[in-house]
Amino acid sequence: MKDTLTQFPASTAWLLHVSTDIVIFTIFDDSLQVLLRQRYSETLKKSSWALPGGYLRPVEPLEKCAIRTLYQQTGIEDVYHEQLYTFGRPDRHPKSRVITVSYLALMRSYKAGEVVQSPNIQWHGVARLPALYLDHGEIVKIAQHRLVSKLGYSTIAFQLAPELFTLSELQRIYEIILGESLDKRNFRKRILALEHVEETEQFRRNRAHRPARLYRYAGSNELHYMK
Amino acid sequence: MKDTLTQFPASTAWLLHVSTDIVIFTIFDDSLQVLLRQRYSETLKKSSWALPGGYLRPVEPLEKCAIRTLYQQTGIEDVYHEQLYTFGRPDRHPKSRVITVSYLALMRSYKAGEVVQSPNIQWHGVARLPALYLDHGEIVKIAQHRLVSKLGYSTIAFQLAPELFTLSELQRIYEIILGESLDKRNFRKRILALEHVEETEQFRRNRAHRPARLYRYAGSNELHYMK
DNA sequence: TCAAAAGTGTTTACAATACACCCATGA
DNA sequence: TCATGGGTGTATTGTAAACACTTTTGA
Repeated sequence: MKDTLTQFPASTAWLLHVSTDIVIFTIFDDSLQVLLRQRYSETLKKSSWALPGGYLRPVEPLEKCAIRTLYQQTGIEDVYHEQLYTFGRPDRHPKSRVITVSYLALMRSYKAGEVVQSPNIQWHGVARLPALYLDHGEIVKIAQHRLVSKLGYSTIAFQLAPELFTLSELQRIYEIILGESLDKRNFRKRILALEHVEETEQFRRNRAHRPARLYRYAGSNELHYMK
Repeated sequence: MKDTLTQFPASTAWLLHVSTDIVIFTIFDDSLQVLLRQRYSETLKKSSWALPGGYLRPVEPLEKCAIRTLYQQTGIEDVYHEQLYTFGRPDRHPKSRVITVSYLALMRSYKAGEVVQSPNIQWHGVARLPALYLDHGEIVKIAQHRLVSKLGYSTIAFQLAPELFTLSELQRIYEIILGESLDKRNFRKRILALEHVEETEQFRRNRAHRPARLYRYAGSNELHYMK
């Protein structure tokens, strides 16, 4: 029963890397999209698609690292995010030991177009992703699972909607994430029963049909939980 | 937009420690208990109570590290556990950078007595904990919060019960964790409606009252989720 | 026979679901 | 005037909550 925390034995100073990886989702083209960057691995001698992310700096909170690397690599800032899970299998990286703390982030759909896409930075529909770098495919799956769960008991979906949105647009967000269609009347009832959902006097006029009323979510960027 | 993941720059090889800490709960004395160890900190020049845990070895999965350090420090093995959250504030340790991956574990009540307690290893009621080492108090709070949530939608409580238990004993587990009393009839209805809960033909005879039927949870050590 | 916990059903309230038609608009 | 999505209400079902008395035992 050795007390290992009271010392910093030499055995703990081996080369160890801590990184963050961020799974950032948005919705367009009627599907859930994740932002990936293409990178060339010297070790694997090939390019592959990976999550935005990078190494933790000596004096930097984990969360800051996730946000910083996302910004550096994609220009994205000010998005909702939360810690997801930490991956640390010794063999997850072929060359050295890399522990990665993953984050889930959501980008409002209308901003997704502002992301400067290039051959190396692209949105990908989660339904058919290429093989991803290391265990990044697994990380995306876990993020997607978290998102689906949280739809059921929190206001996380509002983080994907613009400031003003119609209820049909919001419903579409739910349907795409859940992969099933929802009843329009029941959906509206449920959403309008939520706190922080405010009706506005503005309407969206889309083509040839009745204009849709715009709503606002006034719950700031924090999640709220039901019940 | 620098691709930091393709290299291992020298800046990432600074002295960095990764540890695991494990919040292991059990129930006795009508309250939720957490196992703590007392340790003397050279830096702080004082002893304080801390969670079981220690440094990650070069080739060791995170989960193994949590289990190993728990075993080394307390002799406990074979308990339910899950990853909780990763803490990495740069200032959380006064001397060096320590990222800790925390775990939540549960020990069946009847085994809690088998833990060899000493002046340095003791169960503490969560209701009145001493000041804990670093941010361990915060970790315990988050673990407790996770446990309370999971009571509502999973079979996690069975991990605290013995192989054979009465419904009153199980109810008491729920009540202690939730901090509120539950209706006996509704509780029994809810539990008996669960899959994997099996009635046995055995009874527990306790003092002067009707013997209580014993039940078994046949869902192995995995959690099951409701709905 | 008494104290103490085990065991047992029904009613009520609320939430989730199913379901179909009229409205306002631009082309 | 027609095609298109916007907007609305009620009945039904299922689930959660409230609630009190009888049973069995050991002392």
